[in-house]
Amino acid sequence: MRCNCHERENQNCIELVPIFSNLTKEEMFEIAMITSEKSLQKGEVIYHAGDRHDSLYVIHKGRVKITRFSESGREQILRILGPGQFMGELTLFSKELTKDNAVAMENTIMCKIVGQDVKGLMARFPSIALKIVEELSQRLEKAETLVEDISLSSVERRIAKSIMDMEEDGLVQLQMTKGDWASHLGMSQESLSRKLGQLQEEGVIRLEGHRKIHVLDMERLEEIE
Amino acid sequence: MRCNCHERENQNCIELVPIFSNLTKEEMFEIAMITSEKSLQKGEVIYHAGDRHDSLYVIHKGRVKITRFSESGREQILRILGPGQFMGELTLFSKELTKDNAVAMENTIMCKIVGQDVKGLMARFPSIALKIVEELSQRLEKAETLVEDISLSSVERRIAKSIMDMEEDGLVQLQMTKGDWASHLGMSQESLSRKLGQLQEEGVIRLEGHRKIHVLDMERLEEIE
DNA sequence: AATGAATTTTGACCTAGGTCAAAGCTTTAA
DNA sequence: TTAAAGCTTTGACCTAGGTCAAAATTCATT
Repeated sequence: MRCNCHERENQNCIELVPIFSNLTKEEMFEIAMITSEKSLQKGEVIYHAGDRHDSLYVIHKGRVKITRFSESGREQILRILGPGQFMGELTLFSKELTKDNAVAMENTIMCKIVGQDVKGLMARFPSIALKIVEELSQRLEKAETLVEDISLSSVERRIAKSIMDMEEDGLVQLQMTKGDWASHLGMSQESLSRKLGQLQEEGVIRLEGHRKIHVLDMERLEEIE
Repeated sequence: MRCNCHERENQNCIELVPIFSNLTKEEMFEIAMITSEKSLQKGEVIYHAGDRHDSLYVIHKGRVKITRFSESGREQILRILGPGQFMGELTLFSKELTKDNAVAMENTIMCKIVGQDVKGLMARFPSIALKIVEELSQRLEKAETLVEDISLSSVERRIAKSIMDMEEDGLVQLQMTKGDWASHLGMSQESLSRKLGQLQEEGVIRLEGHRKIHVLDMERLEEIE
């Protein structure tokens, strides 16, 4: 066995990631050889707006938020990435500097693949390209739905939709602070807090601690305009 | 020459389109064989939210708007496509029904490629996949910037940015009605009209007819917050 | 179990930008 | 060149949701 521990870990990382899932063990091993692993503490910055970085980062473990800031410092979370998802693909194909900020929301482990290598992989393994197209399509759909929601739906409706989206058996286990949630929904923390309070008053939900929401009346949640 | 006129036209269409630009003449011809051409009158609908369509449409000539609607009927234009750009890629990779509406803004000619064929092409010609990834990345970047703008910038700033974007030698030649422009900027037509009037008052721009804007003071346009 | 830090909630207040409806312009087509 | 059909502008009015700042919870740590 020439394979050392470090390589093994990377290969593990590769195995977990959907974009490589159609490859054989051998091919995965080959990719593992050109990737490097990176660990981040909660709150650590992966990249900033204005940075020039040229790598694709695939999350192995943890969560990362991708954000933009206004002049005045207000934050809009564009998306939240979990295990198996990747970021940084934009700089691979355009000469522009990134406008995004990426920050670890919890302790996180990522695989890093240098841009040029990614293009090579796509050319050699069509299944990788297909997966990337698939992922980008879904992400585009989400981004456009975010535009739609922020532009056309009331604060209350956005909250209701988001709850229905995250709910499992009548319970929402928030994976982030309410501040981050509000930022992702494109509203102020105060508005979110007030509307949640109101929904609780009305018996539609029950709040428990900072990160649990029990859905008591799904019907009414759906009807919110 | 076995090539009939119809085939020629399609091949033309293929030649014009960036995603096929790295192919040889022979390869383009091959693709032309599996595409069909479609003409649309201004205002004609290509697809609706809720439709199940399974084709990629590449625009040869004309312009198409992709929109979403609120319950109350307000429209948000997500993007406007011109020659060389494509739409409909989303349904190729997900089982969900589309949420978008696509409408021709002027008389338009498109090439239509059936979904399954697109996947085959991507597998056989890596350059096509690469181009599609590139296009999707750019589109994603635009969608995310739209989220940022709508969520974090004032109506006035969005207008200023948009003017600077479209301006050429101090002149903006609008390619759409002001109503459509407002819808793309995520604001009401009235707000757009009022702010443009105000900018004209201030000597920053001069409006001419319905579709021309002269930029008189670029500096001040840049400074708008 | 207590302390301190972080996160949320609440109150008071304010304004950007939406809506509706009427009037004014431009463009198109006859 | 005139009418009709779009578009666009303007006025009056209103409210959803933002801000700031203080108080209250909850959570993490000792």
